[in-house]
Amino acid sequence: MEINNNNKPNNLAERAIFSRRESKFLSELNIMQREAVETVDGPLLVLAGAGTGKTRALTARIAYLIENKYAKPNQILGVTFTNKAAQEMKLRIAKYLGETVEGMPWLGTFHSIGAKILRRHAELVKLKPNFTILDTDDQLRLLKQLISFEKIDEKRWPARSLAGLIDHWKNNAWIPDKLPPTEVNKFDGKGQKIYKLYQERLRILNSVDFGDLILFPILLMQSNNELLEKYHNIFRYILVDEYQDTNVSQYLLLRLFAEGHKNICCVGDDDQSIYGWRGAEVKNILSFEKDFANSKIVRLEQNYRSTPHILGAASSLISANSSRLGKKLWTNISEGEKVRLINHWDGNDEARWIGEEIESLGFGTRGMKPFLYNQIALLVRASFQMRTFEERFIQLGLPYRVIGGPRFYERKEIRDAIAYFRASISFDDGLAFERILNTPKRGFGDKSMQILNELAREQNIGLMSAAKFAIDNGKLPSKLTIELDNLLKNFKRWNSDFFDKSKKHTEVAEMVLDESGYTEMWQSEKTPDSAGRLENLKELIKALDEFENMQGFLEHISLIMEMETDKDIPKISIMTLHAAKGLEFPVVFLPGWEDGLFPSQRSMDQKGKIGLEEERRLAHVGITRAEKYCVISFASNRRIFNQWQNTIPSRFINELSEENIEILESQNAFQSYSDGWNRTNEKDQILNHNNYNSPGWKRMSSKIQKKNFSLNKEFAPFIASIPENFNKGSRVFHQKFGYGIIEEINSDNVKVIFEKSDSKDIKASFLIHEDDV
DNA sequence: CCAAGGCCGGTTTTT
DNA sequence: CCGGCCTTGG
Repeated sequence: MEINNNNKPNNLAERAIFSRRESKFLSELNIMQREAVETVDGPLLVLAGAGTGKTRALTARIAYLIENKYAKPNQILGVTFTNKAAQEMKLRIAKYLGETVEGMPWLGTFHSIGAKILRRHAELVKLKPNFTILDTDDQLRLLKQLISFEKIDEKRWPARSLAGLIDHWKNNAWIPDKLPPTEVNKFDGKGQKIYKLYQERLRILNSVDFGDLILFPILLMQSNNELLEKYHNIFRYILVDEYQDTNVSQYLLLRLFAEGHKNICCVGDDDQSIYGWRGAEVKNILSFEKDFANSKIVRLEQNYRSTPHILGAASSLISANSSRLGKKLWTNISEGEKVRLINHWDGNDEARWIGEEIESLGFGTRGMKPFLYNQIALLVRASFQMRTFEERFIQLGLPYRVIGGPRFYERKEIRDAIAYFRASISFDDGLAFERILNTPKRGFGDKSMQILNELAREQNIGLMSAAKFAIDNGKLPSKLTIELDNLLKNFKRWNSDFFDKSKKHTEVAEMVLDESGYTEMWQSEKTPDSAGRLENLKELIKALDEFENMQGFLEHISLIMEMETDKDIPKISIMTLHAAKGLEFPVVFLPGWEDGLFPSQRSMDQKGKIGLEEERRLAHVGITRAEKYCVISFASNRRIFNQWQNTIPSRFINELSEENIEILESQNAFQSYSDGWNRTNEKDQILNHNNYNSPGWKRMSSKIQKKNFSLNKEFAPFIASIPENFNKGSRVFHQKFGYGIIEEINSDNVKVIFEKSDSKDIKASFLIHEDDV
């Protein structure tokens, strides 16, 4: 087989190095992956289907570039969409190159790289280098102010939709003065005006929003040739992950950078483009060849992840889409399970069934070895679907975690604390100041807040400066003036403490929370969750400890909203299909395949066929997450807006190729259409259902009982004996308690000392030998 | 100024 | 069923 060798170094010494390294990571690659790695110069598009080793190729490419001295680590621009992806890539590169790789400063998300560039040249766009990055909450607060200043009815023109609009404009790299005519008059005819005001206000607050992190670097590079050349010199090689998700702005920025060495390598999969709604342009990947002259395309089509049945089902589904570049995924993984399809009576039954199925999978069922809970994922279309499952799993005692759920940094107490830190670090950060001005209660209500905000606007200054002004000019009642003066003095002190190198930032942070009365506020509150909030604050300080200083930490959290939580116990992952992209699991459940829910009615209404195709890609992403076992389910009834609705199966179900599907026997009650359920009034339905009196439920519950019985029988022989490889000292695994060492064995009971818990007497059947895990 | 209670409206996906 | 927003009463 011929491989593109054009770019291999030629002198002997380098070739010697090359051949040595080659064995290290190139040998793990297939022909096409190698081509993606070794086609070093010029624009390259790698079309990589799901599970085809995209990340492997990408990281090998970076390692290859460094190893063969095409570029130093700091001359490679590597862009990903999530911090997780960036993190993983760094780890893998380090593994390829040995432990000695120094960090790659330009490997990160679009937004973090944008922020880095912008901090270096903030003055050029009239910002200070320590600008704050607003989160959605702050942004909304600011927009609300503007909307009310403009006397716009917020009921009809909500801040949220304005935020969406501005986001949309920034995704397209439209600055206020260059809005297309069609956009100018959106939002009650005042779109452009408010956009301008908003940017003006951001500048005064020394803040940027997410969109600015891409937009400003573009403006910088477009308006300053010298600067652009400087970056051309730095970025000798550019790599982009998930290219199908880039929006116009991101594309423009990449293009500006790529004009230098023209070494841009984009990796993506048009079939996994699922972010059209937030500005991603599939067009970018579809027109790569046109956009970058003399480009080359490499296709990765060998799938290493899924069984042929899973792959077959996914391929048949996605083939219903018309706008595709087209790929044929194949695998040489041998036959596995077919994709299962099951219908349920309603959402609760679906959750009940999946709960049971997961329990069975934990022991080994359907001829498969037992799975650990962290090998199992539940992927839903919309987050409201999660709750039913959570409730069910709690009842069953199944450990789970919600990915992308309520996030640590979004909790009230954490955001409050951070607002204190932000206002301490930057006196321009009026939004942070506004947030905590009356938290804890200091007697500032709507009235005084309004006075301050008006002052800020009149004088074109930030809220803290406005506060100072109000004190000096007696704009507030004396009581508030004293209070405010006190607070400002505190902030001054905290500020110098944070910048005092002899003081530890974590201690200053604790001091800020204590002296401001914030900790006390929670201590004196007796609601059940106030203790938890104090715990969270401690966690926050702990997280803070991992950073050099407060600025570093604030930068981190504005870009990363996630935090590592305990992962000692394997947990079922519950997440949206969107959040699942890039991940893989041995077992995947895909519930809720009903028309209107999935595909989502809203997507179809808004964007018609385009929307439907994106939904289909989402389904394709879902199925292709699965390695060994994939279950698709749909319910005949679902409660939406607290109303029971008859639902029809998702049109995607009929697009699955039959030979890859096995239909599981369900306890469904389609018959119910004729047994009086259909046209009874809503109340009766709910009543019936809650009381579990319906014929459908009775029928079902008897089946469940039978099923439980037979399950236990199946387990009987399993329970009776102790596996051969269980000995004193063996390391074993338990789904709930994690790993432990066997201390004693008596008949079928085993005493285990768990690493993360005490010792326990446990039936051997609940344990798995570590070798079998 | 604040806390509590009632009412309405909205629920896709997020760096 | 939840949260945001408004009204009401202290």
